[in-house]
Amino acid sequence: MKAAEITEGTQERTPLSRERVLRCAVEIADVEGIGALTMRSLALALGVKPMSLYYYVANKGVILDAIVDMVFSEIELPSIDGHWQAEMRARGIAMRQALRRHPWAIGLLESRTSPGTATLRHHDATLGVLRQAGFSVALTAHAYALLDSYIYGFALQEAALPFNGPDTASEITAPIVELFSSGEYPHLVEIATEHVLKPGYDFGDEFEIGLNVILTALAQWLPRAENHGPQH
Amino acid sequence: MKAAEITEGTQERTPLSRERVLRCAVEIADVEGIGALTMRSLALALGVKPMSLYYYVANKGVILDAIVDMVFSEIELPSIDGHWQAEMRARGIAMRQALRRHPWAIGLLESRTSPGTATLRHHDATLGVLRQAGFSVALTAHAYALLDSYIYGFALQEAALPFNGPDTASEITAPIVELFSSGEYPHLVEIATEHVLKPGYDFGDEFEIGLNVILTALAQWLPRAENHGPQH
DNA sequence: CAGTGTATCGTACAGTGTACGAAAATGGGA
DNA sequence: TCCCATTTTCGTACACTGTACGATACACTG
Repeated sequence: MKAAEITEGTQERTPLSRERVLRCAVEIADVEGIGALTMRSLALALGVKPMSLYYYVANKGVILDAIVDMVFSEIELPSIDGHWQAEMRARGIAMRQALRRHPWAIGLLESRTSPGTATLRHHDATLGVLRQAGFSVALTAHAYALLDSYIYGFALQEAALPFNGPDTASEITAPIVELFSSGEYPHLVEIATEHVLKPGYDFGDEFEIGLNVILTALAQWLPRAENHGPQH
Repeated sequence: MKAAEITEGTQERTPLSRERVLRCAVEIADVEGIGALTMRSLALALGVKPMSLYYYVANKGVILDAIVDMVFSEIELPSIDGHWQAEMRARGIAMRQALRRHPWAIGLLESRTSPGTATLRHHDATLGVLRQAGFSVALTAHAYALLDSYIYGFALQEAALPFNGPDTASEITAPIVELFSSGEYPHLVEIATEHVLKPGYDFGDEFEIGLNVILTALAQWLPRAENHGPQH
């Protein structure tokens, strides 16, 4: 046994790679938040010294760009062969789930403006489905802006909420209720007490409701033959 | 003339205040980006030393919370007396404009989760208009989630775009076109060349299109008497 | 063995938020 | 006027950030 093997100890040293660096970066951001993702914490998690990372990555910025692109790569591409409404619904749901798994990606979208290949592929496939469905170029642009705005915005709201998933711990609701007891904000109180704070409520359920509204409205833009909505 | 006045020099020393600190913080974020907003840069802009800020502000986090709330305070509250569609349209437009003036606020929405009073007032007024229009509590929640998701998401996309406003400098479009010339992304190329890069195109124009689609769709949720949309 | 790329790291520097306590300015009785 | 208590400002220091620059170790060839 050589000395090198001893100093390395029990920890088998996987040889590090750009892949491994980026994967680990996503994991840290998921578990401890994007704020905890530093070059030093990343290196530590990889069992390596900080400066070693710069062999695989020019700077932290490209890590951020790359992990945003990895989020997009988790979203299954819509198929140009399926029905556009079904494909767009599935895409929306998958996209929201991905952004829920990686909420930090939403904030990065605003600051990092150089999309990666997975992002471009995703956009291209989505546009293709809309064009194939019969939307004109202009209507495709309108529809896409509408759909993506909704999806991003919903994910953003979801990320900003203090509660997640069905039911809510009372240690969360109590201070909210107390804050509202001032008498201002009567409508917020109404919505909260009669809807949001009711047992079983899950804000996430609102997503498909709004998505269906949009998809139904978009169907009205199509020529009658392809339009499945209830229209004149 | 006293010595104090001499040492202070030409620069009249407005006596610093929480107001002034926060206003200056917004201005720095607007002009140089949220990344340039540091306690040191803020102090320098105010003609003061960094630690002086902490007399008015507990930490940087409350500055971030407060400037997000200031953005909401710029949005005129919808009136409960107007027609709900007109009020919601005006609110959406005002909100998008505010987020366009202060793009950094979008990213902060994701990370800072304790809303200020202006934010709460805004939400309350909006919910009030929808309730007054005849939407049930549940439908109000659905409508609100849908509208706000769209508005936030649109602002997010707008902030992420490399170009802003009508027309686009060719030094921006050129690398994009080149990137697409690989032959992948055919639909992106189509949308870009036949729509987005056409002279006079402004992505911001997409906003009211989508907003109208949503408002029209929401009208279908109302009882017939109050429903102004084309419905069975 | 020497030599050549590949991969890892030590050290150092400017910049960040802010804890802690000292200093200055201010204002009001005596 | 002096004194003192409050209010307001600041100096210094510390832990932490990204990363520039150059040295080192490693795995191969020849």
